[in-house]
Amino acid sequence: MKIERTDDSTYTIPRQGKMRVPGVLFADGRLYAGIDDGACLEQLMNVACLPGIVEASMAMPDIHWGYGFPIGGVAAFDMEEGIVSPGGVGYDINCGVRLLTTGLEKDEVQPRIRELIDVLFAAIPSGLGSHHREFRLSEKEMRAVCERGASWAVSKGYGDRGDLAHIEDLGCIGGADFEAVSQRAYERGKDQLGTLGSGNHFVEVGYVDQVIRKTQADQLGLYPGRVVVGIHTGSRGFGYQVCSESIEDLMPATRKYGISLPDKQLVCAPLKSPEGRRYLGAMACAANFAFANRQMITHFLREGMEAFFRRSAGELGVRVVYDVAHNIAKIEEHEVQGRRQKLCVHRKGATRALPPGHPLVPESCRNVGQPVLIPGDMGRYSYVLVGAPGALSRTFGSCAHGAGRVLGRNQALKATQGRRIEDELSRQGVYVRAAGRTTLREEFPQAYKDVADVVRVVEKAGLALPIARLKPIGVIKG
DNA sequence: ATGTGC
Repeated sequence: MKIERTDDSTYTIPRQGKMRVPGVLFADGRLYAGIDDGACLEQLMNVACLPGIVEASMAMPDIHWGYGFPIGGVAAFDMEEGIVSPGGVGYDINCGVRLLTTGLEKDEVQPRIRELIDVLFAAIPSGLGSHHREFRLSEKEMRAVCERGASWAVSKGYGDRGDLAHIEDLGCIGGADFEAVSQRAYERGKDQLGTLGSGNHFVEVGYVDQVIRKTQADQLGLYPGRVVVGIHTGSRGFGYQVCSESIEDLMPATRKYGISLPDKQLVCAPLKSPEGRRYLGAMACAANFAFANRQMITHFLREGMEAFFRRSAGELGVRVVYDVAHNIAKIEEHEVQGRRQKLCVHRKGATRALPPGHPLVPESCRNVGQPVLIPGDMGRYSYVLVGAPGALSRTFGSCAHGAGRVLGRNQALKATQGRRIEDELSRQGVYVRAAGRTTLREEFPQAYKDVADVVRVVEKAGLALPIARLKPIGVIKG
């Protein structure tokens, strides 16, 4: 494989073999050296072979191996000639991150963090197969969740109207087709709305540890020492079911439309085909379910905090900074070689990033740019950035989404045999509660890259601008 | 990621 260093934040894999476009990897020397497994770069090249791909197959600095497409991948396809692929979105459709600010200071929360986390752990169902005992969606309600997303939750009293303006696409993407959702997916999802799930999903209570750009941080409500809450989850078993059924559904389509694939996991269908439309319609349902899920969790969090601190909602001031998807395919318009073009942008482990002034950035922060949320690992820190003009000109308005794994789950389990991660984290000032027995070992901090390295690259590449660094004090894991 | 696996 040929790969060239283009500049201080970019590597290029020139067209070779069946590649229709080059591969572009955003990384500097240090990060590139950390990619010891070439398999994810091969996946990057495989994506470049798909019909209708525009400009390049791209990967963010947090790239690692995924199903078919690499995680950290961005690929845009022409609406006429292009395809849509479930592997380009991932199993957890609209997995994403929401960040909340509060009116609380670190000093008043830290001494009581254990009790607070225990209260929140009881309020938010967590872990593999987590569900609600009583709350259950009828089929009619499930349809409404799929078609309306976060606004369904708000209309039922879960949260405030004002939350919606601070969610990507106002918490609802278009094109939802409930007829494309199976009975089995409904059955699996009906009691899972407002649950966390497992693996790398979390609710994290932390504080603003470092302000990097004060004007923008002030405008986002990120003041030094201010308590914040991060929520990372997606569409649970519902999205998983939609994805796995769609892969089955699209298998024959690949051959039917004469698409040759370098890897079976890249199963796809033309965007114009009935099969492609069906996937997009079902995917939108799962994406909207995930927006509603994060909205419900926000509500449970507010309720739990109000009871715990014995303060009113107004006094606590829990506000949504932003909610961004990082596993999704969306129809967007972008400028390609000087011309506006409608594209299907796949972001798999990549967030949207829009620069200051863009009409889709919420009015309250339009002059600073769309908040880009990049969580790190449980022990170190996370970053809040805002989109920069380079994202629109280079990556179809996309940026990195996290630290990226350096150890797979099994490797992490081996590396931590006999260790008590909760005790290690507690000594570092982070109180953790987890539902699963092995989750903390799978997710221990050193299983991930240092997210500061990822942030350095996206800043150098002009994709986003760091605004603040957040540190955790209490974490709920699944 | 996932009621984890043909």
